[in-house]
Amino acid sequence: MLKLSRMTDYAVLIMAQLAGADQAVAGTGSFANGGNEGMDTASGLAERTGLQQATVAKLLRLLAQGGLLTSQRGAHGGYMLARAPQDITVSAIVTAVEGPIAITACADGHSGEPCSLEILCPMSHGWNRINSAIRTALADITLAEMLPPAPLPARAAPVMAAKAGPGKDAALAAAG
Amino acid sequence: MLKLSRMTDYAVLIMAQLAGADQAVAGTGSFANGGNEGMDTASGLAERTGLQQATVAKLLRLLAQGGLLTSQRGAHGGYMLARAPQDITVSAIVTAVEGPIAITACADGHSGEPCSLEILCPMSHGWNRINSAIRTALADITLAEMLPPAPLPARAAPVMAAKAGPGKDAALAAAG
DNA sequence: CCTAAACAAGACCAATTCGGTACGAATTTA
DNA sequence: TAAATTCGTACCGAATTGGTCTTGTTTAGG
Repeated sequence: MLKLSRMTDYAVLIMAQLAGADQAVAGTGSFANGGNEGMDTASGLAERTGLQQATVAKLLRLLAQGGLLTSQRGAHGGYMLARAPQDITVSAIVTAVEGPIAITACADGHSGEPCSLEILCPMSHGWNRINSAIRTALADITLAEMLPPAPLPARAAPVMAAKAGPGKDAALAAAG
Repeated sequence: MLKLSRMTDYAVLIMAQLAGADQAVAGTGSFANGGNEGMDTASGLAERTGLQQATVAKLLRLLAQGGLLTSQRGAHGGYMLARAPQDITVSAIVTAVEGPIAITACADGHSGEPCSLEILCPMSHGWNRINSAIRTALADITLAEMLPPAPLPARAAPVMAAKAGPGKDAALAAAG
């Protein structure tokens, strides 16, 4: 445990794609939309990451709401990074997708209710120390640092939901 | 999110109780078992923490398997800390209850399977940095540091399942 | 003005995971 | 033998999560 959800993984991947495409714009020059440079559509990103279009769209919206992306509606619309990759922290991405980072329920200032479990409160000052250490760790690394030296593959193995379909769940479960 | 499960919270509380009882042994001298000093039973701990006996028992077994407690079976059996509180890290407790600490699936050396999602692999070196930072944070604080200055209350508010009694039926029966 | 492309928002469903319970077996002491 | 206590596992209900679908809203272009 102590792991963040798969969505966050996807989010970082998508952000990396956005950042990578931004870098590679001079080279490729091929975008889903017309000539809106640096703009990527949900469909295009889904194609390139191998994720489901609807899932990507949901994540993009979340990231835009978190202020990490700017969106342009309408035809020839799309998303682009709101800031340079080195100005986007992993902490910001995690927060945008999963909400505030707090490792325990009873920490970081009980908002409203006294606590879910009062007996745990005596421990809270210890947890708070840990919380801030984790936040620091996540705030200390940026999207730029997450980018691999080589550009991301144009289209990786298709990543579908592990559920539906006649073919059973071969995509995820069969990985091992 | 990014939170650890409630079980881990409970585990730390139980460990603190064990440590606290250990400290207070000279003063009180009252234990559930006969004269087995420093030994606590699951029932006794459940009583003092306000948690359910079965839940406490499960956690104690987990913690013992993780080498944090020593157990003594049979009559007058029980549990006691395997080491001094200042030699037990929060990291060890979390690991015992929740398994290995890794914030993402694709990190910390894929053990066997290549990865759940290959496309995420290019990110793994970044995640590994974050992983180790978090592990450090958790390994850096010990049970002794989690203990509040004042001894824990003998019996806090009863902590039951949040499920509100045996009047519940037929509301969500369709989900079968 | 109408249509197509694209984001916005939220409802909704299915599957997994989690918290908690129950029961039986093994072990130790008296 | 009987009682106390841990050990192990199987199980159930509920909460959370991952993912899909539907219905707007906004913009560009003919």
